[in-house]
Amino acid sequence: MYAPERQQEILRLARDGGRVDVVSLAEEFQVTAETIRRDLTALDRAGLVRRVHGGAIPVGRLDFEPDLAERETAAADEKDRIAKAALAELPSEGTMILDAGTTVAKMAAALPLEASLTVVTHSLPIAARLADHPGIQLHLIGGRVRHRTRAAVDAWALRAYGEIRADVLFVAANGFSAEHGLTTPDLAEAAVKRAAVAAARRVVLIADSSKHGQEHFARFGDLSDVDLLITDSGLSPEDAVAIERGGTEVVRA
Amino acid sequence: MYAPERQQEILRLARDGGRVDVVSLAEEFQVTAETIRRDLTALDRAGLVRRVHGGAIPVGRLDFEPDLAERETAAADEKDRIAKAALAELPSEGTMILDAGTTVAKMAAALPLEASLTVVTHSLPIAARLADHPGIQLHLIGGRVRHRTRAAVDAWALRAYGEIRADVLFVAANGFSAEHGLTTPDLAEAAVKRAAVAAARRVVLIADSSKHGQEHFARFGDLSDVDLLITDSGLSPEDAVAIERGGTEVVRA
DNA sequence: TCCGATCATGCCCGATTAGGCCCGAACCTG
DNA sequence: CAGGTTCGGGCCTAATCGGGCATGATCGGA
Repeated sequence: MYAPERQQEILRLARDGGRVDVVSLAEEFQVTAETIRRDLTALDRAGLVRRVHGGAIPVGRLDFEPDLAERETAAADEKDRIAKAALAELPSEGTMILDAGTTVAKMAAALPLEASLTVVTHSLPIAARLADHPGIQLHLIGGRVRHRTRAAVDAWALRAYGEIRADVLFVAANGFSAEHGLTTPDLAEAAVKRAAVAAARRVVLIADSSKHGQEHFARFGDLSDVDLLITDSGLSPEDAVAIERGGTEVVRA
Repeated sequence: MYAPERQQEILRLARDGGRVDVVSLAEEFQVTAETIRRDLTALDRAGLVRRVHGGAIPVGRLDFEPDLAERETAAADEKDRIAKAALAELPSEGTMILDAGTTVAKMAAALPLEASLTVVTHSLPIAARLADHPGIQLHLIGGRVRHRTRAAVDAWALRAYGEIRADVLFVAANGFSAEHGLTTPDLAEAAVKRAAVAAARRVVLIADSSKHGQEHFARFGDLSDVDLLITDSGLSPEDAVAIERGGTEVVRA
C-alpha cells in the first residue's frame, strides 16, 4: 500500500469516526507508529486533520483554535508582557484599530472591562473576543477570510480601511528591521496592513524580539511609519537605540 | 478521549447549559478536577469561555433577541431537526449567504466536512465556526457589530450585500406570518436582512413554529419573498397549506 | 543495464506532553 | 472571621513525539 493511499484511508477513517489514534492505525495498516505519525503530520500540513497528542481529529470538528493556543505556548511569556505593556498605550477614549495576531489578541483579551472605546478590526478571533465587551463599540472589517490567520483581506477590507481614520493602530508583523521595514508572508495580508497603517494617526508595532531582523515576502511599510515599537528585552539595547534614531520610540517590556 | 475533544465537548455543554462546573465535568469525563481546570484555562485563553470560581460560563451567548437560555434549550430539539432539514437544501456548489441566528448557526456547525462552497455571512459566531472549514471559502460582511446578536449591521454591511449575488440565502426571523411578513426587533438588523434577501436568488427561511404569528418591530420582507420555509411540526398543517398557497414551499421537519 | 539519487519506512533515544497527586494560598459563604 | 471549597504551581509517571540515522525499494539518466 502506498503512502498516499494509506493517508487517504486514514482521512476517511478520521472523518467517519471523528477521530483516529496512532496505535490502532499502526496495527490496522501493519506499519510502525512512526509511519502513521508521518502520515498524520502530512495530513495536518495539508490542513485536513488536526494533530492531537496520540492521534488526530478531522478539521472542522473542533471550533476552537488549537492554532492560537498552540502558538501561544511559544514565547508566551514575552507576548504576555508585551500585551500588558501595550495596554498602557490605550487611549482613554477614541478609536483604535487592532490588527490580526496572537499578541494583539492577548492584548484584546486583557482589555479592562471598564474600557470605553471604539475598536475596528479585521481579525475574526479578536472580534469574537470583543463582541460582548460592554464598553466597546466594535466595527468589523469584512472581506475574504484567510483560513490561516482568520483575518479578512481583499477589496472589502481595503476599502473599509480607506474610509476611516483612527486614533491609534496596534499592528503586528512577522518581520521588522530598519533596512527591510515591516514584512509578512502574505501579499493580501500585507495590503490590509498597509491600509490600516494609512488609516491611523498613530502606529504602534507589537512584535516580540524574534521578529527583529527577519524579512518575509510582502512588505507593508517602513519602520519609520511606526511611532512606537513594543517588544521584549530580547532586543538588544544597541538595536533599540538604532531604531530610536530612526524616530521610532521603543519599549522593551 | 483526547484533550481537544474533551474541551470541545465542554464548550458544547457550556453553550447548551449556559454554565459548567469543574466537579461535575470531572465526574462526567472521568478525569480529575485538575485536568478539567486545565481544559477550562485553555478554553478561556482561546476566548471561548470565561473562567469563574468553580467553573466557567460561555463567552458571548449567541442568543437571539428576546428569549434567553430557557427558550433556547426548550426548542433545541426542534432547532436541531430544522438545521438538519436545511442541510438538505444545500447546493452542491455555489454561493450561499448565512444570516445570524442560533438555528442557522447549528446548521453551519453541521456542514459536512467535504462540502465545497462559498459562504457569505455577517454573523460573527458563524464566521468563527466556518473559518477553518477546509472546503469553504468564507467571506465576512463587515459593519458595526451588535452586542446582542454578534452580527454586523449598518452601512458597510448593506453596501457589501448590495454588491453580491448568491445562489441561496438561509435567513432567520423572530416572527413570520402571511399578514405581517418577516419581522425582527431591531431596525438595523432588519435592514441587513432585507439587503441579504435582495442579494439571493433563492430565499430559505429557517424558523421554528413558535415564531409563526409573532410580529416584531421591524419588518424586512413578506412571506412571499420566501421560496422555502423550514420549520418544525408545531406549525399546523392548515397553516402550512395556507402559506403554501402564497407560493412558499413548506418543510415541517 | 548499471549506479547514484530519492523516498518510504523502521529503529533508537532524548525531549515533550497529558494527566494525576499534593499542598499552601486564595476564595466564597454563612 | 471561620470552615469548606477551589485554585494553581510544583512534581511525577507513563505515553507520545520527533529528529537522526540505517535500510531497502523505486526511479531516472547515462
